[in-house]
Amino acid sequence: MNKIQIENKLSQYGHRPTAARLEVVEALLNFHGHMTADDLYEHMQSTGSSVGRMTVFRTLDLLAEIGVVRPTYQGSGAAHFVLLEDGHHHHLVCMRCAQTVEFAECSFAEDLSQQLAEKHGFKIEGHLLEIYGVCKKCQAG
Amino acid sequence: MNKIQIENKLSQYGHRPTAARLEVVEALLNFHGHMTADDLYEHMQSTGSSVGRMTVFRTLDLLAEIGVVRPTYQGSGAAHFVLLEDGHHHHLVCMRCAQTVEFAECSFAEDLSQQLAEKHGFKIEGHLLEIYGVCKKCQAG
DNA sequence: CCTTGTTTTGATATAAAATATCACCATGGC
DNA sequence: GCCATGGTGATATTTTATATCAAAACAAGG
Repeated sequence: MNKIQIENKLSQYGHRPTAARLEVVEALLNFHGHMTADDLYEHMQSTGSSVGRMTVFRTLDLLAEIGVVRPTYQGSGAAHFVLLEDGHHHHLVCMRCAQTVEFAECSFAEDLSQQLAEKHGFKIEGHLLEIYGVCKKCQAG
Repeated sequence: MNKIQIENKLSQYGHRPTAARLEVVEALLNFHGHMTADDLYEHMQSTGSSVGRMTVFRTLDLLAEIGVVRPTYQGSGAAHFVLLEDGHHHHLVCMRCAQTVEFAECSFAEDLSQQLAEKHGFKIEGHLLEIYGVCKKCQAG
């Protein structure tokens, strides 16, 4: 998902694609990984952006609401945001050191997704699959 | 997963199944849902438990480390813990109001799980599948 | 182009949640 | 019983998230 697509999605949901929001989106796409709101804010500061901390938080909330990112918990007390590239995301998480490996393989049957959607009256937009385990390093230690 | 099994798992990983920890486990199993550490602490207080707040936090962290629970983000700033009944858990989350519906159906192929495990050197212990969408109520509003 | 009403922004203040610290208690091995 | 280690819980501190609000930006209508 690129900047333009996200911009369109914002409009589509009745939110203005303002300069500040697009700066956040841009930084998010550049960062391309898991980050907290403050990580992103500090990164933006370091690149000379004047977007405020609140706006970063609010924009991430907004993006979560329209399904572009999803907050997850990754060890620390702060929410980490992951980009749902095509509506979904999958990763392996080490239960010890919180190291995270992303993978693209998606074994998730869309059939079931739709089935569940109807059963519970939900309009499905995406999913996140987290697999837990212990990484090689922590198995050794 | 019952109290005894969790108790064994604690021992197995070199942690003592102390009275305080077992009280937390008991409360967790009674609560049977999604809750924050403070929710659980307050619930325990209301039932006359004298276990401290720190112990509740630490025990939940410990249980997360051994794969009994998993913290997730559910709208508020606090981590919500879900019980991984048999190592896994699945739920539908509304992107608007954060309402959560659990479901048992598991379409996740264990084959892929093992395949990924080998590829990345992980020892797999479980997974969490979150499906995002908009609930009936929020679609209407 | 100028109002007018609405949305957005960002500084500051506040609240909430997580973590660090530390003295004390409990337990298991010797 | 004594020591080493692990666990507990009160308090203090830090980190993260949210609320507030005046100012700014913007869209729509005249």
